[in-house]
Amino acid sequence: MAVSSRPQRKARDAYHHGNLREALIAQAVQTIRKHGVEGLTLRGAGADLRVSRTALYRHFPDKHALLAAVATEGFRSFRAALLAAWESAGRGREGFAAMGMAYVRFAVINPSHYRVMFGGFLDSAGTESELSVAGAEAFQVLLDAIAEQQAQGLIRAEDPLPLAQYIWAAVHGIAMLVIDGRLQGAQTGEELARFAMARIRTGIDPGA
Amino acid sequence: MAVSSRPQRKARDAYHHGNLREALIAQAVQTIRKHGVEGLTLRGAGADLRVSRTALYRHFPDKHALLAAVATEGFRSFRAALLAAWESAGRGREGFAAMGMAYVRFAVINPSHYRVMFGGFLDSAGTESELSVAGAEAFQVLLDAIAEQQAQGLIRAEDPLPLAQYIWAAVHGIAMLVIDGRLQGAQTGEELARFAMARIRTGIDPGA
DNA sequence: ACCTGAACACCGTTCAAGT
DNA sequence: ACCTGAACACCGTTCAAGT
Repeated sequence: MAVSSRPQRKARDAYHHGNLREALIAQAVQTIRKHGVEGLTLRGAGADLRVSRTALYRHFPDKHALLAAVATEGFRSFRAALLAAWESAGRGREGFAAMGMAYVRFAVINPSHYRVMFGGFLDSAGTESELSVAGAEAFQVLLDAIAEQQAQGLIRAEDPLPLAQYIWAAVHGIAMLVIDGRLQGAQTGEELARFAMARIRTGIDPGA
Repeated sequence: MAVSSRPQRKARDAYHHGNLREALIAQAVQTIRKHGVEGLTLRGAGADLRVSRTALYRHFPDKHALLAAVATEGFRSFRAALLAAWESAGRGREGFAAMGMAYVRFAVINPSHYRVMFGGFLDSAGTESELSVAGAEAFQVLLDAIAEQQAQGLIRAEDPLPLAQYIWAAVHGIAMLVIDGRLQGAQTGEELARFAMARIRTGIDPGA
């Protein structure tokens, strides 16, 4: 009985030692995916990980910190998805459109996670925090893509920051409206993103 | 003492009779403005209105319904603000840009209220609900403005729905990013909205 | 009809105590 | 160091009872 109650050697130590923080984040991501942010409770997370209700206070000061870690993790895979779309579509005009569509696709595939990243649950104030850095690095992918196109004469030469902010806002807005189910027309979110990127392209061409 | 404890004639009846629903919504709007959505509790709202904790269940099935009523009220004044900007700026190209800026201004002035309207707290599923109607009516202002400009040859003739959705998403995205404090550059939200409307204009001109 | 008080089933968080 | 159990101060919601 003593043996059968231990599924793996040192399972107990494995749970409680070192990787509880990571296990907590992974568990939270899964719970949020299945039941939304409001479905995440510290007590439930502790129970899922066979750990005391208060164990996670050793790794996070409070629930907000856990959510911030979840959002940070989200921004990192988000950045990877944007970069992959940009590169695998050959950069340039096509890659840029692909990146816009990948943006919306990420949000549609991970709606709850995306909401944690952008839903205003976090302070997002501490400019030094890991979260802010991860968010800025995702934004940087867009900024770099614009600068590269400007260098190639594909986008008119001007301050890339407001350009990037405008485009970010457009795809972010599409993502949010789609997630909220507020786009009633026939189009999917990705189709609308394609449409938007085409219109944006017309508005930022060098000749325009 | 009996008299001094009654600030107004029939104050008690006034509180509890007929207008409790409206008083509850107004109180919730104020609380949300001051302390955010998470600061709104039914118990606190009841206490503020000198009413029992459970009194409001006579007027709303649950807390979600109260928030939906708050959002509905928000969409109505939102619609009025958009329409006022469109009309007082002389419609056409100028009015359209003014409407975009008014959109972001509303969100900046009423961030918490705006978040309730778009934050995903509500189901927004029931297409028949008052909330959906109020939201659709606000969207309709944008749709009408586009159609009017198309009739005047100011916007290329094509299906106005994706056009409206794209523009809605752009200003919505700006509003959300500004509210979340995620736009670090020098520009204010309204300035970015002006920039965006100019770029959007270039992309939807008949000649483009 | 509308309102009330007590109670239920949850939360996040703290804290003294264990190993 | 890391974890635990009990306790505290909150929630939303229900329900029998009052007028």
